[in-house]
Amino acid sequence: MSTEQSRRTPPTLEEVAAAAGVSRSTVSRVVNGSSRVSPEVLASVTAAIDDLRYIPNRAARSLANRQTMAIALVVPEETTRFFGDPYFASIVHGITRVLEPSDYVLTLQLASPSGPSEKTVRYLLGGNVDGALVVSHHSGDEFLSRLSNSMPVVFGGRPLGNQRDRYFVDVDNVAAAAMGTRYLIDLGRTRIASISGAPDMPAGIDRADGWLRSMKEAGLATDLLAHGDFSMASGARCMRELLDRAPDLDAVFVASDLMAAGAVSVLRERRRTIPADVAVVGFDDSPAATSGEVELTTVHQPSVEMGEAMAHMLLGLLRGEEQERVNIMQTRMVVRASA
Amino acid sequence: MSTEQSRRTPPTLEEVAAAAGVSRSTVSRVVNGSSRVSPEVLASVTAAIDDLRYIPNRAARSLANRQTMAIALVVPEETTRFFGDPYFASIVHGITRVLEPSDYVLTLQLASPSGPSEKTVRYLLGGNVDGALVVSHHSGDEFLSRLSNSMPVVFGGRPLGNQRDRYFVDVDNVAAAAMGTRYLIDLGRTRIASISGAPDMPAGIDRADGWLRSMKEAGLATDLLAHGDFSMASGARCMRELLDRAPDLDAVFVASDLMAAGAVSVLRERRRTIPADVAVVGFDDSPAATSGEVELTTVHQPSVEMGEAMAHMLLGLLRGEEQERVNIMQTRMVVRASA
DNA sequence: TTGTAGGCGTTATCAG
DNA sequence: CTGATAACGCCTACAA
Repeated sequence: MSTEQSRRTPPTLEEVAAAAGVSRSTVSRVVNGSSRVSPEVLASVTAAIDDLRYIPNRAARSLANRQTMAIALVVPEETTRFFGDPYFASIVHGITRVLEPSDYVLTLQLASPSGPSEKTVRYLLGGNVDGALVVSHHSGDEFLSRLSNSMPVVFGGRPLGNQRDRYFVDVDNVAAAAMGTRYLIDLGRTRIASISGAPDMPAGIDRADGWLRSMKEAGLATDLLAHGDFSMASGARCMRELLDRAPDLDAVFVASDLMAAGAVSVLRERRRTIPADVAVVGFDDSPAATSGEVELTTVHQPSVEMGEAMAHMLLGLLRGEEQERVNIMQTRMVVRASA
Repeated sequence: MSTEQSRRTPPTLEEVAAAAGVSRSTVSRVVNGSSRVSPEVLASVTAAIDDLRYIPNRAARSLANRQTMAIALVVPEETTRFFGDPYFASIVHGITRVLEPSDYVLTLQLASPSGPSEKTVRYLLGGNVDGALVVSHHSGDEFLSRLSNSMPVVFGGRPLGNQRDRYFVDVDNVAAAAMGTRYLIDLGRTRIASISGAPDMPAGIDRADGWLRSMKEAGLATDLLAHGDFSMASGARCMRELLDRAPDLDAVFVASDLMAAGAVSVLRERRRTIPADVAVVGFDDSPAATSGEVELTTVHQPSVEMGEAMAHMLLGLLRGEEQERVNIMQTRMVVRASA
């Protein structure tokens, strides 16, 4: 028996037409579900299609009607971070959930935080996708902002820079972080530190601002701020730094659950009991909040729903419908064991 | 100022040709780097290309030369598992690393373990990709196996079912698991349990076999086997079950680090010290091995390199080169704190 | 070295 | 309701 694999060229519209004894146009109508076709013709064409296992060629279709039926998922992050943070998993989950029943497919574009590669740019601009979903956005890549000039784009999280004409779904990070911090204040804590996220991302900046706001309102010292980058390792590093600087701290507001997990392990390593000695509040309410050593009290943001909202927004745009440019979703405290 | 975004149709070969005062063929030659073109013409064409910001239309190109320059990454897993297990992150990391400098783009197809959706099938068979990379494979989806009849396909992990003509990269899971188990035996442990992976996946089956083999060779009882599914939750569940059944167990070989992390948290919850009371050996040596409560001693498999190997194999196939059908990579013990 | 012409598989516009 | 007949943007013999 031969190990060669026979690969025949797939059947075309033309062949189906011949088999069914009609014209290409008619087959095309059937394939695209046009109502204007007689029952018997429809039957014979359908039979021919099944028979030949005909599947329309996308390239040809795209060329003819200028639609690719593909959506780009642009991720301006290193692979490790993208896969390492459950927050992204939730977003993507939401996106795929709404795209699944649609006719669109998702293509993955892993870019780097500093900006997409030449190849990615060409891909995005080369008419390969009808629209794009950008999850996470760092300052410094103007390209993604300009991308909106070429096709509908929806951002996950407020994009940096010029925001008019930008579509995005987000939460009110300042208010949410202020809420998380206030929770600690209401607990009676007074030496409250914070570990912030990447300083080149809106979520990083805004959550730090929220902490600052609540601290000031309560008349508490705002010296204990350490800058992380949303990774677990950075959470651990910042916690060490803060503990060294202020052994007396009694609480910490952390801008992501993943960083909080890192912080928690350092706290335990340093023999602080949680929450008695140090109370910890995280952010996201991602799986990372409940899979660590201590169940995290955290600020919940509806990540899956945010992914769904992004996809819905883009689908609407693709249908040519008017859309609200901004969708700010609700957050809430989820109280568990860490505070 | 209008909020409408002006989207002009992108320039075509034709327009570039007009701008440069040559024919379409000549521009095509320049774009595709043909040597047969005079320096001055090349210069003017290049100028026109830059000038108009010309980017070739992929659909048209695909239609003309029957190549899409796209590769499908097929993931027969639920989104949560795909994103939840760092093992996949490493594989994808390796894949993207070698595809990055190539001309191919990656499209993501999240299927379900029981088989891809109608849409995914049509996508894969509709001439949208030149080849496919399948990471993880469950029994029950014959489609993926048949996919090899339509295009080059490389599997991550030995595919189930008929394997001739199948290309894949893997490790020797039986031998690797036997090694991990033997390590525990050599430590002097005698009541060694095992938590296996999904029973419908080769990796799940083979690693259980490896444990069995070493146990039998050592003349130890093989009654302590619990069936997990590679998730952390299942690791915890199995550990509880095993502990209930055999409170005297003194070691456990777990088929993945993520499950081992789940097992570890249960062991600590039950006041077993690790490794004194119970030694734990994991599998993968993924980030999950070092990000938990206890640094895991584990069987290392070169996940990133496996991803790279998969991509290289597929690229070779796409170039029409002969390839070894099977690439079995090396594993080794990595000793840390858990055993 | 360069241009001409035909074709890739579909859709869309018109007649009939 | 159905069938020609042009596009769609690019590649590739083939001819000049």
